[in-house]
Amino acid sequence: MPSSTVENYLKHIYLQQQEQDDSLVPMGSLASTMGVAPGTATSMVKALAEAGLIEYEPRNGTRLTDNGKRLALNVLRRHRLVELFLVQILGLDWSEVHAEAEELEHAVSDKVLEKIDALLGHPRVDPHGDPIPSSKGTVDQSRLLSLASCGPSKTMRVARVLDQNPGFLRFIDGCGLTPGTSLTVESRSDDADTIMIQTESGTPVTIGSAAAEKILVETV
Amino acid sequence: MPSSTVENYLKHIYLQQQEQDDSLVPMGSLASTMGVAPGTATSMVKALAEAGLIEYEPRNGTRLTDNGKRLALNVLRRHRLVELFLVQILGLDWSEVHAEAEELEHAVSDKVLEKIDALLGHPRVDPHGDPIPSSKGTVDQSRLLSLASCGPSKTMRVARVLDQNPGFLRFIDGCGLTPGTSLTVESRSDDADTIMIQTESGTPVTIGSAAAEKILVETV
DNA sequence: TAAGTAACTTTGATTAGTCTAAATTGAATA
DNA sequence: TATTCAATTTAGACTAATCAAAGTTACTTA
Repeated sequence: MPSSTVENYLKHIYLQQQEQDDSLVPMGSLASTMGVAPGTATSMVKALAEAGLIEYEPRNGTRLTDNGKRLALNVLRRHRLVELFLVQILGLDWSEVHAEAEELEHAVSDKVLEKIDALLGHPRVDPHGDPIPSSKGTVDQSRLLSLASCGPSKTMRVARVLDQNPGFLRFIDGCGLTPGTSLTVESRSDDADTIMIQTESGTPVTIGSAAAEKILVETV
Repeated sequence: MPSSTVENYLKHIYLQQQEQDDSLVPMGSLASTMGVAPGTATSMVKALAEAGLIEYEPRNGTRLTDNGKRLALNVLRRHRLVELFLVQILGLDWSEVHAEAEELEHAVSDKVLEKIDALLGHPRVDPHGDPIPSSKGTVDQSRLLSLASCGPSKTMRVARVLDQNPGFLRFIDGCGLTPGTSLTVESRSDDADTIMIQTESGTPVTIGSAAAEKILVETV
């Protein structure tokens, strides 16, 4: 049974690999997302490579092996099912559940997880729109656009929010931009670096491009 | 934040203290319920005493301080609420939930726990009839009798089962002796060391005194 | 009361995960 | 090309939790 620490390293390597188009994850960025000193990451990565969970190219970085990926996806499945469970069954706010799931993901057994999965009706995505890997280790890879890259006048639906920061999530909630909501890009101002949106409820909202970058939409 | 290990030591010291009428818990029996070598228990107990969570009398044993007891009851509250939650909300069998809760009790936050408590309607006992400590750290101390000490012909209700062993719990379930069920002691045979019971459903059941010892009942 | 023994403590070692600080490397710059 | 510097690795140390095995204690039990 891998320790929580091992599970966390694998999960973070997976997530960074995804962001970086499957290239090697640099040691420095792994150390910083793990919140450890660089040397700690190096020694942990050596141990994980020893265990066959990752490949390690000294001074270049690391990537998951198939075994490591399987484990990482399993952790992510637990994390995301727990998040949705906390929102839907226990009624926690979506801004809180990421932090709670960071602990719980290491404590839920397969048996409990499958009960949760069934209770939720075998959901495809968590409350942030992140896809829930299957128990076989496959993930839906839907093609979503960033709101920052959307031309005006098209009607879109919010599908995923990439930032789990509670403050940002509460902001998104406040604007009525939670996943599932329809919206129309009204206009953009490259000089002001802003995008003006009309939400479902009719409220106009203006957000900066950095925020828009973190909101993924799909065409309706 | 105390580690899972610390929480487990405190919990076990509390439980043994209860069984032993608040006397000092011997190091040997602590080591054996914790499943560690005797020396391990000694050094851990020294550290916990250092931290003001227990009192330690070398060669005599240990007992909780008020601080330690507060923490132990908090762990037990988490454990028992989680157990009931697993049975009532997720539909796990009562024979499985003790083991599951051993992990989850260290991962649920206060926030999640209070949601669970509310969802369950602020229950007083877990699926085995063990009382759930309040968030203030108080426990119902109901006066229950062991089935082994019951005279014949009285109608009683099963209130609590003291053994968490999955096999025993499945046996109890199979006999229809789960907490809440009414029963009547038909007769006893001291020579055969058995007690004959009539359950609610009318089925007669014969159990040995060691098993009866672990079933607590209340008068109806 | 002296011996034997069971319970307990001490000692020294191990493992996982971490840190700080020094050494190394390699790529960009002057 | 030689230098600089940021990223990385190495080295050495620390903490929590554990073990095995040797050393103490103190309670029977003769």
